[in-house]
Amino acid sequence: MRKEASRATGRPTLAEVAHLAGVSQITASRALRDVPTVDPVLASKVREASKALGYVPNPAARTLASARSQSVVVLVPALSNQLFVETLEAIHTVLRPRGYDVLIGNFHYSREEEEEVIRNYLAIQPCGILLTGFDGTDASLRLLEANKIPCVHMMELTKAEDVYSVGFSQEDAGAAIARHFLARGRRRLAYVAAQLDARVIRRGEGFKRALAEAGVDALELAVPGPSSVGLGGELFDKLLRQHPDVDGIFFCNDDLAHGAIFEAQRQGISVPGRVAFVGFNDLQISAHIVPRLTSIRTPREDVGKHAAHLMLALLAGAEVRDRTIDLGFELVVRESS
Amino acid sequence: MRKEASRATGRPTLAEVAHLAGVSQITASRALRDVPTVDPVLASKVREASKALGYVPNPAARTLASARSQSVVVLVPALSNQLFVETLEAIHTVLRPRGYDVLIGNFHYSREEEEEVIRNYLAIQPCGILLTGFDGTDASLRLLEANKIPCVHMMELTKAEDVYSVGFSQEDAGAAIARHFLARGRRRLAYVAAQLDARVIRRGEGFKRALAEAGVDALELAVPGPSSVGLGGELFDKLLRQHPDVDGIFFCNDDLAHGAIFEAQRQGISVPGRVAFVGFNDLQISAHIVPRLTSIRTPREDVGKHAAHLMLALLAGAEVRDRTIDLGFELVVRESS
DNA sequence: CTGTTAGCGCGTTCAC
DNA sequence: GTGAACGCGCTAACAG
Repeated sequence: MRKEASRATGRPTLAEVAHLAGVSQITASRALRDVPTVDPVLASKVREASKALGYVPNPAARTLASARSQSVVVLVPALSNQLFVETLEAIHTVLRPRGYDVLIGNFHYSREEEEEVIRNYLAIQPCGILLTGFDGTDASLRLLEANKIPCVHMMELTKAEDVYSVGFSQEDAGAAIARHFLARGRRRLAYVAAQLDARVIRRGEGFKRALAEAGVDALELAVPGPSSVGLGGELFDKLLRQHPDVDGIFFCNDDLAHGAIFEAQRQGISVPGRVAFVGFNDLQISAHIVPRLTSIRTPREDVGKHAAHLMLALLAGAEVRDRTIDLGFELVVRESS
Repeated sequence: MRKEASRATGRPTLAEVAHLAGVSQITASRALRDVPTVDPVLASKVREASKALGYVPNPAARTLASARSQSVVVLVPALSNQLFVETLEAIHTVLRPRGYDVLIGNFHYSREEEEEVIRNYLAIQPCGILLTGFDGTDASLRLLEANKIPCVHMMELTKAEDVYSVGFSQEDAGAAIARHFLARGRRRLAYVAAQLDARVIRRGEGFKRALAEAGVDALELAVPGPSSVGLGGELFDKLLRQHPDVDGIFFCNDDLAHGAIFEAQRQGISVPGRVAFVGFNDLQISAHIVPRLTSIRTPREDVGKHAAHLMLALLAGAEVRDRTIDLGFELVVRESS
């Protein structure tokens, strides 16, 4: 009877659901997608039939017919940074249960690679893209616009219209650290940074601006290469040789600060006795290291969660009032400062 | 002319490529998929036409027609553990450029959730699955078998036939640590562990077995919950109260060891003077912490790389001689032991 | 609010 | 070694 079964998936199809429910395929399709213009009675019949058959929609067929997949691409600068992994996981947690596939676009802090990643992922016709920051190439932006793909930017905020963003003010965070140092009576301050992406630069600017407003100059030691614990120690050592009087250092991330703490310990330099340290991101270990590290707790998990929900709203065609979601940050003061 | 363009993607299709190359669609299809039974001359014509048009295959159409997607699912116990992220990244690096989509299946150390994740991902008809470990539920294994999905297991090895695995011997690694302690004259040894998955248990067994062979008993402090830096400090403190004479501790992962190092420092306990520490995985920070942590360097990146290549071979239908790839491990001896 | 028609772009089948 | 025809499972369009 089922002589065609050789090629078929074997799984129940929409046609069978529709047949069982006594409606047409398209009505079944609409009912299962919660299209509002369906008689509630029919809709529930369809849902019952679907359940009875154990129907699972075929995403490939859906994508082919609608020219839009159920995949959301998440563009992150790196996976080596725990930061983005936590955001990614939050996104996953929101999107997967709703039937979306989440695809990682790791662009290794390279905007050219980001553009290439976008171009490649366009083949699967993603239904949405979550981006880190705002500094994609022009070509990237044009690609996304031309393909009418909803975008949500993460980690930073913008005042631009028509742009959806979820994050916090990097500048304000930098400024908060500056004020913290000043309040503690520190005056010989430095910003030590690596992996100089837009956010790292911006938080440094906030730091320096706040200091300048207080009439304090800031030292700066910034290297473009990747950040690491070992590098933190090296940069601290170098800075200390150049400026032995430095009494407060803001490291652009916790990893650098950890390395500096270890280096200080090896050199017998008291933290915060001689020099105070502040990190950024508040990684798990920062609350336990000796001395416990003062840091900015960034809402990376919430960023992912809110960005994902915002994307859901856009995908549903909902009216979004707040295009900008400011999740803030928290200065966690501990022993190191 | 193109009045139907409304629904079409606008992108060039296989039919256009075939037309330009002067062959039938199916020949173009075969040529682009490197099916061997195609005249090399025609094949190159097709490739030229494809390039000329900027043709990009439509994955959804391919999936629908072949009932198999270009997606590989990677099942990991957690993303909070940097370990698996590095493996995942390596897999990504191999598979993405070859046109595969990599989907994360985070099962949060729950085998039931793993089964559910598999069941959910089956809807997209993945062409392959990479698993962490061997202890999936029976139902999981049956699902994968019934759907004829190629599987590669990571992180552990097995002697079972018909099973592909890439990793190293957890037991041998544990045993190596035991021998290291013994060689250093330590005799009052303990295994401290959390997040008791199969691999954590196995490396503990290797540790204890090697000690037993040397006539040494092992203390053990194992808790089922998630691992963390803070927990490492707590467990160390607890163990020390119960057994003040302990002189060597093997922590099932570096995070626990880090926490213990900080706790020891706070209590003024000398490491390795009074008690030696060894961790597992050799995270980046372990080479810098004070004292630098002795640890087992696990080949997690290579595991991902080799697992991905093994999967590629299986997908290509190639003959695979070595179903088991042992990547080994390295005991990195540092100051803490 | 519902149904009919007509594909979406590709790979499988089976002839040649 | 190559091709014609068909169908994968679903949704967009438009009419009713």
